[in-house]
Amino acid sequence: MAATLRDVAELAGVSIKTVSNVVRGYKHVKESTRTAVLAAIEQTGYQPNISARSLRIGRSGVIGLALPELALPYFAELAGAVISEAKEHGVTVLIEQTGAELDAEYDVLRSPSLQLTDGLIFSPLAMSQDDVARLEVDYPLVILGERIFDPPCDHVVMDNVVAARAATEHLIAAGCRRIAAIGAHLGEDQGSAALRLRGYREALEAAGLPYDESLVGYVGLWHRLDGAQAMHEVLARGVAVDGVFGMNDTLAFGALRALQDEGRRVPDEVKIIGFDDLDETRYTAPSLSTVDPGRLQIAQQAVRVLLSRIEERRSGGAAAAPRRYTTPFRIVERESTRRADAPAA
Amino acid sequence: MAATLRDVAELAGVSIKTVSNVVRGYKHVKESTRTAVLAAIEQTGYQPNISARSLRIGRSGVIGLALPELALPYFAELAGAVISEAKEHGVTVLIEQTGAELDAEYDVLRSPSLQLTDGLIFSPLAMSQDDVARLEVDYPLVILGERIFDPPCDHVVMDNVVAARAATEHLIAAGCRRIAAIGAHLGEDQGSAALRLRGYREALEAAGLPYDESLVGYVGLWHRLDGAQAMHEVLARGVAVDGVFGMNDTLAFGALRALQDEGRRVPDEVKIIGFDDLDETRYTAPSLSTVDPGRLQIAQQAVRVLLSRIEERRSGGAAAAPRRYTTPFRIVERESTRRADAPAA
DNA sequence: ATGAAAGCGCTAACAT
DNA sequence: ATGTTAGCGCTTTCAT
Repeated sequence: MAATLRDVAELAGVSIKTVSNVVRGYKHVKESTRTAVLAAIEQTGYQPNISARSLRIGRSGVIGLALPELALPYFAELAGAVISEAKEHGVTVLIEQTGAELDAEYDVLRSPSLQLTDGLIFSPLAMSQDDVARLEVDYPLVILGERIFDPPCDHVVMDNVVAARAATEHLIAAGCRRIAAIGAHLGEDQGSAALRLRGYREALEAAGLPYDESLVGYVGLWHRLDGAQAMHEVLARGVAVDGVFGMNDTLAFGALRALQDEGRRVPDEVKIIGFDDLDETRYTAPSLSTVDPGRLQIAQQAVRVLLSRIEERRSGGAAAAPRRYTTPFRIVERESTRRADAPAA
Repeated sequence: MAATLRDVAELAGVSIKTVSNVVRGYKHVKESTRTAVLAAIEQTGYQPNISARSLRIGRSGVIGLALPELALPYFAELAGAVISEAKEHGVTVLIEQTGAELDAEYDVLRSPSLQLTDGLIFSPLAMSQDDVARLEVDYPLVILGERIFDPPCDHVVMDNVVAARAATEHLIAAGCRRIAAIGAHLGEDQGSAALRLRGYREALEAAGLPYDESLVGYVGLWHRLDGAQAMHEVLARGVAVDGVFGMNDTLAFGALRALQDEGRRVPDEVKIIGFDDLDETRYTAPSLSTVDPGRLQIAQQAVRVLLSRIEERRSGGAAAAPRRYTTPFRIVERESTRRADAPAA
């Protein structure tokens, strides 16, 4: 079986305390002792038992990440960034998928598997402001996204309203006047869909353009198929459309496909912008303009905030008040919103 | 602080053993006792300490999953499937990214974070047959993919040669005679690229078509951009091309884009098939024919095999010999290989 | 600079 | 059916 401190100690002819000191890089160890211990560690192939250490010190070096679904590219890229950032700090990541189900989101907050986790980064999709009380947990928790506004925990967000407004203004600046919004959720007044719709409306208003319900495409989920269907629905209404704001890239890909299927030339007749800056946006035909939501920064910020909370708790300091961190976004212009008179890429 | 067995026991007026029995669903507990204990658990908010349990029983209920990168859609979807399957079995998943770096792949096999893991599912991308000895580890290990052929551990694979051959035969059946292969790795004779190239050659040979080096597009990685560049290179050679076998969907997306950029009509002038059945294949224009590699089945099989190895080890049974599990694939025909005379989708 | 020993919370063998 | 108790491997006082 795996070697323990005791095995190493015996082999090196010292006490387990000394081995422990060497393993943990304690300074005051005689050089000769250290060498002997290191040799014994090498020889036995000793690796510390994380469960035992974790039981003893109350931390495991593992953080949880709860998100809707890894098959959604946005979350896959986010998870990759979280894992990379965690690794920088010597921490590993345990992933839970909630499938965007409300019950699963409740469950994940009390999941027994989180017991061996030092804290959680949580990206809710079904929970809303009403559920804010559920976020009062007794472990460090960082939530992502703007579904909940004053959570009793740290919060890393990108400003959806401002970003959606900027995306819509980008279309307006490109000459669009009849801009469809694809991806709205019926009856929702919180969450990304509602916020991005609000940003869209603000941009229209600021430009003196009317808000026209017949230009809004409602969907269930933000999958490609939903984008395609919603786009077809809007076009079927027979209204004029010369621009499309897709509330995420995946919806926009579907909408782009629908436009092309119906013979609309993009960007000549209709311009379209998405949201997320998925890798894929670079490779569609035409390539998709989008909003870069600063995924990397969100991931880095979330990990750092979580780890500092964990450290704060370890050192027994008084808990600082929950903070909200807003990360920057960026409009990325690609072919799908290029003006006819603009130079090619 | 968090409640322990002792707290619950005290409150319920029983011993910790009884509480433990209730928690673990032991049958022989008096109904009234069980009720009292459950009430005490409810009241204290008791949750078992996984580290302690894990230390005691030697298992944590966590498995590791090591893969190149979550940002690659294939691996994101695979990881999602592994997590879902693991959850079915009450197990959680800790993910490590290797970035397809050889050193990182070596490291992951000895990573300290695996210490709290009961076993590992590993999808190597840089390791080769030469590294087979490194897979002799003292914990349950299941490897995925065909980079290594007779590993000293269980192995879940899809038959790349046969699948690539089937994909190429699909193009041939659709009338293609000048079929480019996009995604070869120079000098590689193991790994997916080499295997898929072999399947491609076998199909040509079986159909009596010549193998023409000028139709092979070499790449560094299997990203979209690589597919586009390789396709441009092949076209630049001025050779006739009426079919393209993309060694994965991502390459095929890039190649598709390149073909369209150069004014080739797909599928009328050139047909193209990819490999992986990413969700995205349904939404490109034209939609992409591909090979469904049975990701879900790979994930399920891998988790089940790993868990049964863990169970085998727990029960102290003699270890059965490592097995190879081959999962089935399926050709998915979409628009990109449709014959002119075939009915539309 | 190093050793002895307590105990983190749990499970399981043994006892009743 | 339930209680007692010995560790699992580690970190950490407290000695020396």
